[in-house]
Amino acid sequence: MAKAPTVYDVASDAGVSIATVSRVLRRPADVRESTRERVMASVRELGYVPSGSARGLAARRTGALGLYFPGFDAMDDLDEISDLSANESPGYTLIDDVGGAQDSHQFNLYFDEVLRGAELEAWRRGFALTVAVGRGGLAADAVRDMAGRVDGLLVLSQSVPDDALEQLARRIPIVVLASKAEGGPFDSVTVSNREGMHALAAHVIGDLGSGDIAYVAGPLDSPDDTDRWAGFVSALRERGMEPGDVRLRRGEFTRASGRRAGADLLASGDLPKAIICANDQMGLGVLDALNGSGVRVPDDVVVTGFDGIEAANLSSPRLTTVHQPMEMVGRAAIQLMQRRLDDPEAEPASMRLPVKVLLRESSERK
Amino acid sequence: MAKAPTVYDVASDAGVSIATVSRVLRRPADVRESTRERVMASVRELGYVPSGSARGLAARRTGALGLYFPGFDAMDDLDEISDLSANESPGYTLIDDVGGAQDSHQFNLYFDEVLRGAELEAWRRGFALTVAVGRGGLAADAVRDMAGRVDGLLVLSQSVPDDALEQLARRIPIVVLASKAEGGPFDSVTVSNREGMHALAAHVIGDLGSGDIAYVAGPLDSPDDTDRWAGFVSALRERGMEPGDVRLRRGEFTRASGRRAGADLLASGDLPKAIICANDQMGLGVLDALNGSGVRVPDDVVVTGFDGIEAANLSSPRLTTVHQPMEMVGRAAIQLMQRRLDDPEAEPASMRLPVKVLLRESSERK
DNA sequence: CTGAAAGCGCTAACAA
DNA sequence: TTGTTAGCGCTTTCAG
Repeated sequence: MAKAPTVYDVASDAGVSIATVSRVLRRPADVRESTRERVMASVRELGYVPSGSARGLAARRTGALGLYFPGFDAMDDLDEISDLSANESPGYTLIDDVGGAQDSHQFNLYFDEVLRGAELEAWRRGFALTVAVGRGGLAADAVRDMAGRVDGLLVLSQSVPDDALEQLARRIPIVVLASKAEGGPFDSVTVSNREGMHALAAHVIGDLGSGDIAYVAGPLDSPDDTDRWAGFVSALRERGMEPGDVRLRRGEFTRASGRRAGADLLASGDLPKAIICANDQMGLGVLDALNGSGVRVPDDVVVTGFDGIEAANLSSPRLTTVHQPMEMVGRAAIQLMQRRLDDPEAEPASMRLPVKVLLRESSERK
Repeated sequence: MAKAPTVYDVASDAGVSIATVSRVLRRPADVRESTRERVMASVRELGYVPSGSARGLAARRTGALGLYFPGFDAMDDLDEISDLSANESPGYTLIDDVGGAQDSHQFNLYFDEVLRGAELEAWRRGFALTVAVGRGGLAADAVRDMAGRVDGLLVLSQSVPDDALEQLARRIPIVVLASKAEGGPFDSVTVSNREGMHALAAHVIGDLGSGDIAYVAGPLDSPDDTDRWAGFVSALRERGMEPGDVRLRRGEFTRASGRRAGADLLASGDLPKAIICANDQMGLGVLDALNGSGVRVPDDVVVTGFDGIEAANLSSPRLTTVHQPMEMVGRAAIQLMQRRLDDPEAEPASMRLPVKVLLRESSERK
C-alpha cells in the first residue's frame, strides 16, 4: 500500500495550488474549465482519494449521520469461525431443518427496515450512514464515540440512558425514534400506536359482540407497549368494558413469551374469545401454542398482533395486525435531521406516521 | 449548540497539557490515577466529545470500516412524506392486505444478514461500520467517497466496476464478498455454492430415479449463479445426464421471474419431475405458479431453491433449499479485514463458508 | 479565477 | 509521568 497521494501531490502534479484542487472537488464551477480538467486528470492518474478525516476536520462537518440501536446482550455465544484457509471439506451436511425464526429476529426485522429507510434517505441527501448496535452496558461509550464522528445522531428510544443523551444533545443534533415523549426536547418520529391499536381492538370487540378478551402486553418500560395498551383500553371503554374485565398477560415482545402466554391461557381451561397481542411476535407465539391444541383460529378464538412484520403474513392462519411503516420511520428521521441541521434553532418537531390495520384470517371468519 | 469543547478546553480546565488529556482517553494506564480522575472530571463537566475527524487525521486511521452493497435502481418512486407536523387524523385505514413480499426484498434479506454479521464483528473489534447501498451509476463515486473515510472496505462482488476497485485497492484494503475469483488479488469470502448445489441436485436426481428436470437459472453475470450451475451439472453427469437433457429457464433471481418460469413450464403442457432453482426467490415464484394450478408439490413435481431465506421456510409446502450462512459471511469478511490490517503484506486469502442442504416438503414425499 | 496562509482538533514522538 | 511540538490533509478567508 503506497503512501496515499494528498492534495499536495495532486496540486504539484497539475501545476496548481492546493486551494485549486480543493475547489475542483468542492465547487467545480468556480474553476476555469481547462484548469479543472488538468486537475481531474491528475486526480485520476494518481488515484487520489480525499481524506474524510482531513475534510471533516477542516470543514467541521463529516458528512455522515449515525444510527444507534440497542442490541441484545445474548449475542456473545456466537461460534467463532476457526479456519481462515479455504475449506476443502465437502462443505455441507444434510439435515432436515427444524425451522423457525429466532426470537432475536423480531428486533432485527424492525432494525433492518428502519435502517434501510434511513440509509436511502441519507444517501439521497449526500450523507453516509454509520450504524452501531449497542451491547451490554457500553451504550454510553459507544454512542459517544459515534457522536464524535457524525453530524447527527438517530437513536432508538431507550437505547441510551437519558442523561447521556441530554449530554450529547448539547454537542450534536439528535433525533429519537419511537420516542415516548412526543413533546420532549428532541426531534422524534413515532407511529400511531395508540390509534392503531384502538382501531384494531374496536373492530375485534365489535365483531365479537361479547365474550371475554385477553391482552398479551409487552415489557413495562416500552413506550410502544404503553401506547398500544392505551389504545386498547379506550376501545374497551367504548364498549362499556374496563381493563379489569380483561385477562392480562405480559411478555417480552418475543415469540417464546407469546407461546408461553398462549399455553398459559390454554391451560386455564377456559379460553377467551380473543387474544390481542401487543406485537406480532407474541401473536405468532400464541398461534404456535394454539395450533398444536386443536383450537381453531379464528372460530374458537381470534388472535391479533401489531407491527406488520412479514412473518405475520406467512403464518397460518395469517395474523391480523397493525402495520407500522418502519422504513418510513427511518426516512422520516433523516428528514427531521436534515431540517435540524439546516436550522439548529427550530422548535423540536415530532413526526407521527400513520399505521394500517391489516385484517387477516386470524380474526376474520369466512 | 454551543461551540464544542476541545482537548484544549479540557486540558486547561483540568490544569494539564493536551497530551495528557489525549493519554487519559487513549491509554489511561500511562497516566497517574489522580491526574486521570481530574481529567475525566473535566471531560464530564464540559461534555467533551473527541472529534473523530481530528483523531482520524492525526492517527491516520479512522476506526471505521465500510460496507458497500449494490442496490436496485427501482427505489426512486418512493413517495415523499409530506407533512412534518403531528398527524391529527385517525392515522389508520382498514384494508385487507393482499400480502406478499416485494421482490426487492430478496436482496435486502441477504444484505440485512450480512450487515448484521459485519456490524457485530466490527463492533467486537472496536470498529464502527459505515454502510452504503449503491444506486444508479454513481457506484464509483460513492465507493470512493466511502473509501476516504474508512480504514477498510467490504464490497459485494460486482457492485463496483473492476477497474475502480483495483484503483482503490492501492490505497485501502478491500475484502470482496461472494467473489467469483477465489484466486484473485483480493481477500474474499465465498460460500460453497457449487458443492451445495451438487449435493442438493444429487439428492433430488437420485430420489427421482428418472424423469426430466428443469433448471431455473439466475442472471448470466452472477458468479453465484455460475457456481451453482456448475454444481448442478456435475450432479447431472454423475447420473449419466448432460446439461442438454435439462430444460433451462433463466430468471433474474426475483420471485416474479420464478413465477414466469413456473407458468411457462406449466404452459408447455408437460411438466418436468423436478424444478431446480438457482435461488429461493425463484423457487417461491415457481411454487406460486404451481400452487394455483392443481399441480401437487412434491408429488407431481419437486421444487427446490437456494439461499435459505426465511420465507422459504414459511411457504407451503416449505421449500427445500441450501442454506448460506449469510451472517457468517459478514463476520468472516471483517475477520479477513482485520487480518489484512494487521499484516498488509499477507497473501490474499479467501474464506469459503460451508452451506447446508435443507430438505423440506417441497422435495420430500411423506 | 487562483494562490497564500491560517487553522480545524488530535496523536505521537521526543524531551524533560 | 507529563509537557512541547510537529504535523495529519483539507477548507476557507483574504489578497491578488
